[in-house]
Amino acid sequence: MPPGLLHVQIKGKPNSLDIAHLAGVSQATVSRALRGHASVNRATRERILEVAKQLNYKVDKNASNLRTQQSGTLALLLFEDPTVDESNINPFFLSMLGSITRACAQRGYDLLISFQQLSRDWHADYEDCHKADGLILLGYGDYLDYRSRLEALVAQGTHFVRWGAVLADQPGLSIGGDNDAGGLAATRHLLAQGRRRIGFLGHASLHAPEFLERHQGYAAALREAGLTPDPLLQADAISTESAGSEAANLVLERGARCDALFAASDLIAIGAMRALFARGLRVPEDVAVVGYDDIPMAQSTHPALTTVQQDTRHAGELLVDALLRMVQGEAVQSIKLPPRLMVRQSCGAVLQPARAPATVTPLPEGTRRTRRHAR
Amino acid sequence: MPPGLLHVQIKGKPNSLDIAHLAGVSQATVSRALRGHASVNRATRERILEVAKQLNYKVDKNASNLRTQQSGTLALLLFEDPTVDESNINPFFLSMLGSITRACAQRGYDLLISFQQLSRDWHADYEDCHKADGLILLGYGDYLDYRSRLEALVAQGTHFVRWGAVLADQPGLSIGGDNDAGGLAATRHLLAQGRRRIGFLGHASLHAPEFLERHQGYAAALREAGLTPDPLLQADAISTESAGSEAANLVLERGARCDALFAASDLIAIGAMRALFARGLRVPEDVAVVGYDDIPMAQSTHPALTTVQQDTRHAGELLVDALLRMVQGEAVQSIKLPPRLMVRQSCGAVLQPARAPATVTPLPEGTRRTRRHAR
DNA sequence: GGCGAAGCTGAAAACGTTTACACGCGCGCA
DNA sequence: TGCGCGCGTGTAAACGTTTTCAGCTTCGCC
Repeated sequence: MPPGLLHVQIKGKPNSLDIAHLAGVSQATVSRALRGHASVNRATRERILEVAKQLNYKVDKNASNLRTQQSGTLALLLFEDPTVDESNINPFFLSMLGSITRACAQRGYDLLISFQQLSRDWHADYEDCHKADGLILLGYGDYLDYRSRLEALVAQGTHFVRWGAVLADQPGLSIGGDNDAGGLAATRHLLAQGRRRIGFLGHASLHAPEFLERHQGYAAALREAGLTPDPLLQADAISTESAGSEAANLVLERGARCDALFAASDLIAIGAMRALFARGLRVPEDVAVVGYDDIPMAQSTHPALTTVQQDTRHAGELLVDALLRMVQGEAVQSIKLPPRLMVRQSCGAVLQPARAPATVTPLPEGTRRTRRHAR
Repeated sequence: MPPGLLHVQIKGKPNSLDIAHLAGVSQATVSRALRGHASVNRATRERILEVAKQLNYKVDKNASNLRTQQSGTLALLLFEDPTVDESNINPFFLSMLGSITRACAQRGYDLLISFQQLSRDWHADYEDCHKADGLILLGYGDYLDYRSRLEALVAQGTHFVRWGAVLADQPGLSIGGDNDAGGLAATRHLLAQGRRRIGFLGHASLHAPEFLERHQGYAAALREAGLTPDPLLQADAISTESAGSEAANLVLERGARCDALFAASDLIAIGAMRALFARGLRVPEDVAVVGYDDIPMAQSTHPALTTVQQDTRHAGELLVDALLRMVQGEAVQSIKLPPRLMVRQSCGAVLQPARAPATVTPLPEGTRRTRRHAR
């Protein structure tokens, strides 16, 4: 115990009353001083702060949250496809998680995270019991299954934002990439490389709205070029490598000619590339491949994966800001973020040898990228 | 409002008193019923539960935590090297984060996460203000800088566990991989492939204790083989790709012969491989490479990275269990987890073509692995 | 000198739980 | 009849804040 202070024995953790006694003021004044109320006299405030520091006093958040009826905390609910191996989370969502965590920290909020199976009861949990002021929903959402839950949330007045496809009639607020534009850009790019028999790997149904939108962009690009999507070249897949392998195999076994694959996610693309290699096919010479998300691994695959980047950093900040504004009662709009095509090698594009264009990942000069093509 | 119930108008969120009125009992009984006290009559309990459900009543965690003085929450503090690009977290720690989240959920605890710069004041935050019952510390710890903080935590009686090097005189509890054994296994393996001029990339100082331990294992393996570590073949690096590239370049520019590199982490190894490629060197033919951690990307590099796996899933469970036991006042021991060598292609090992041994990542048969070597 | 205003501070009432304690009731048993 | 004992329930006191309201100085100004 600090020696210079009055002889008051503190049992366990000090509370504001202890500080008050030691500083010779009332407990109310301690509270005011600590929260920076302008009304408390400067000398008094400093004395209080000094005592508080000496005793390592910290305001009890439970008490203060209880009183103020807010928690200074947001909750992140990460929904996983129940079929996915538990131990590996989709890297794209991990990246979102990182940026959300940072955005929260910057704004002085704590972040509670929780992995959810899409199954039960989650909608009630965090805000209702005052553990969080608002919810961030993350995951490839099964739109149909989801919908009733979202409606319940809205009806309850729960504050939440959702990462995912931005659909017109969706309950609540969504922020997501412009998947349509992404699919369009990716497919146009493949067409520009001279590919004509372009497959699509990933669910194209309302159960996976972002994949569906990517497929719509894909189909639109084909039509622009006077082509029609060939059902033989499409196969469903959730966002895992193994699903990607299976989907690619399915397409290849159908026997239809195929000179490119647009995968609805990078994991699918990577799985597909594995399957192509296993059949002795070359990427991009025989089949060009483009993915979606630009997960970190996309830079390290061989050949490096051309993909559609989603700016997770920006997205995280937008999600948090939107949610905080909702919590403060402001009206907020859904947002679509523009995607960005990252051209690497898997699409078969000829890259300028001298200086790579801005959208291409910078690599040390003379790296295997050019080497490979020169061979 | 549900029609069958007494006409009591509820303003905002219902509290236990509202439930009590509607169910015709005292508020205390409501509390007891909801927490499952055996003493409350079965019929009463069911009536209460029914009312609570109808009103979508949820216990206020702030109030209940305040009363019980515990939070049902753990806090995860992730320390980052301040020099690292903000947007990318070391994938190894992301994997730990995932397994810790899951372990918490399974045990009914919530998880608060927070990225910290090793800099200031963190030690006081979460448990002191009752937001969490205990802390999990994660990150390549700068031992020297760290130490005083850990001592302060111990002195304060804060409950915490730490992932990292398990050192004899460390304050508090640590759980970590057996880095010594990992370094030994990796280096022995390279020696068994006939490599003799083996470099080490990564800090070998007390500032990075896990790297230091890996280096010790490395040195021990060399000595076993009658060799001595050559200082020309060692270069410092923090755990990033760019640091790995720089370190590899540094070693190569010194001009000493080098036929293998053992990197203290996978990110370093991947960066080193980039640097090797950029100089026209082949992996593993010219320089074999082995990493550490087995991050997901290690399977997708080209050639696939041989590395030392740390079982993050198990580690996460151990961390959480240890922490919860501490919180409950039990005595807990530090633990070292055995590492596991994952042999892939970057080390130059000759893999059985027919059936891969158990420690090798299973890939679809006929994959590029064998293809490549057959070439 | 009186009066209002301004500047600080203290008393006390919430916030919504959990739980020790007391109480009432019905029953078995002496 | 009286006693003791369970069983179920209610009363009330915490838990540690924040904040309204009121009160006490002190001061400036007419």
